[in-house]
Amino acid sequence: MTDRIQAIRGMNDILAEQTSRWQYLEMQVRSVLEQYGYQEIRFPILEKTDLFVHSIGETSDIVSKEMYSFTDRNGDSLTLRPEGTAGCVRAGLQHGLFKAGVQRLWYAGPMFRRERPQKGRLRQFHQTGVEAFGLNGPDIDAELILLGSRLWRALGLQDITLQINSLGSMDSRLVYRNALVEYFSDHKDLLDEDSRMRLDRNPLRILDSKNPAMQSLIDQAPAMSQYLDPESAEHFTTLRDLLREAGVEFMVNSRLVRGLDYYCKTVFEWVTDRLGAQGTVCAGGRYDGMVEHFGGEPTPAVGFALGMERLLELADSPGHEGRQPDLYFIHAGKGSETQAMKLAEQIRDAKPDLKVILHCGGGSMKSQFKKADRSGAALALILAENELEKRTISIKHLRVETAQQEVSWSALPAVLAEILDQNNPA
RNA sequence: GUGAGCGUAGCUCAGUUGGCAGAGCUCAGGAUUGUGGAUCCUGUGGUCGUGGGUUCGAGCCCCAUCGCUCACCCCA
Repeated sequence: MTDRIQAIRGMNDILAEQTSRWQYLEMQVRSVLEQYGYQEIRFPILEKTDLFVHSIGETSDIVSKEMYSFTDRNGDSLTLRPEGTAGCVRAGLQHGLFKAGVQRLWYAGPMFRRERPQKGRLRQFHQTGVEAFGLNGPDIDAELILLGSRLWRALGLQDITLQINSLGSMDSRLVYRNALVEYFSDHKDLLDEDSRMRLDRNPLRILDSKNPAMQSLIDQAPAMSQYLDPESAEHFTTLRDLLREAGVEFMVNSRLVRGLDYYCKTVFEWVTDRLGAQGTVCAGGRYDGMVEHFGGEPTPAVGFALGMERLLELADSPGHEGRQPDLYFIHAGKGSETQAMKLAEQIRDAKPDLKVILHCGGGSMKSQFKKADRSGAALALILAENELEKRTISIKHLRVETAQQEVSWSALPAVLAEILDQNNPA
């Protein structure tokens, strides 16, 4: 206990008890993504530090204080990915994917940010990312939102609401930024310490300050919607129309800014109030400039990321425990062990769908039965002296009141199939 | 990085004004030698997070430190 090595803070083990819930969630996510024709892509967890600095932005919190970076033996600075979009773009560029037309891609895996852990926030956490490249219209923005909406339905989630906003083109965003700086500079005496810091680094972020003392100042600040360029405004209007037509409820939140520098035009967040302070389950937006920024052809792009731990906490539905074993194979007496192992292998050959636990470690019949029961198995198979001599095996039902039966080794697969089919008509 | 709360068995937690460290669950064994679950009995398991201090005596009081949790910040 004293100085045993422990996991790194904020990097949790997911134990066997939990993995079936993860698998269920991952399966649901994957099947919805496939419904929409998205394809899985896999890329490294480690990338050159510059990739993240130049996409997420030097002034962002992620880059300025949250990355796990280190110097490789050859002097390169490498970083554990804090998000997936940058790596996805890099991989797409490196393999010429964006020259081959529209790409609908997804990926899943761990991300790393060195923050103070709290509810819904870890240093190693898992995201599923969805990205669409090569489409600049609001239709694809709407598709991504509908995809999310369908996923909540598939998971039976109710308490998630959608917030959307438009940040405009990079140019109009710059104009707005200047207007904001001017406004807040005029009221510098009313700004809190954090906001003063943000004034020159990232003024848009002042807008989503939670400090109640700042609310009236923020309420009277210039609104982004006044500064949208005509194209962005039309894009946003059409998106809202599409969502209304599709029956997706949403709220326009003009203070929705997002912390990564690369976003433009559409941004959105799916939020819940059931998760404590970290209520964002899924968020994303458009990043039309990134591919070009990294030296590719101008390629519009939109995407979002799902926080899997947060989603898991919301979808706390029981009943997705791992499947119980079908058979627990008990054996006792001289020579039974080798024969039991052979028979168990034969059963696995003949009936690959069955989950068969062969008792290991010896012990009395009584203790073996106890373990059979605890394993949750439907049937116990028994091979002891009597059976061994007669070349038979006894089958005992552990969950239903049915007489124990004895069958020959050769008849075993067929009998098992019959019994288990009756138990699970499905 | 800042603040608050909490650290006693594998897990959940008791522990009185400072006086021999406990329970339930889990795990292992047993209650007529080849039969589980219910009940009963027994056992394993602890440097009370760590280090100092006060005291005849500290799980309890004081200081420091580490860890966990929640919140701020920020984000999925």
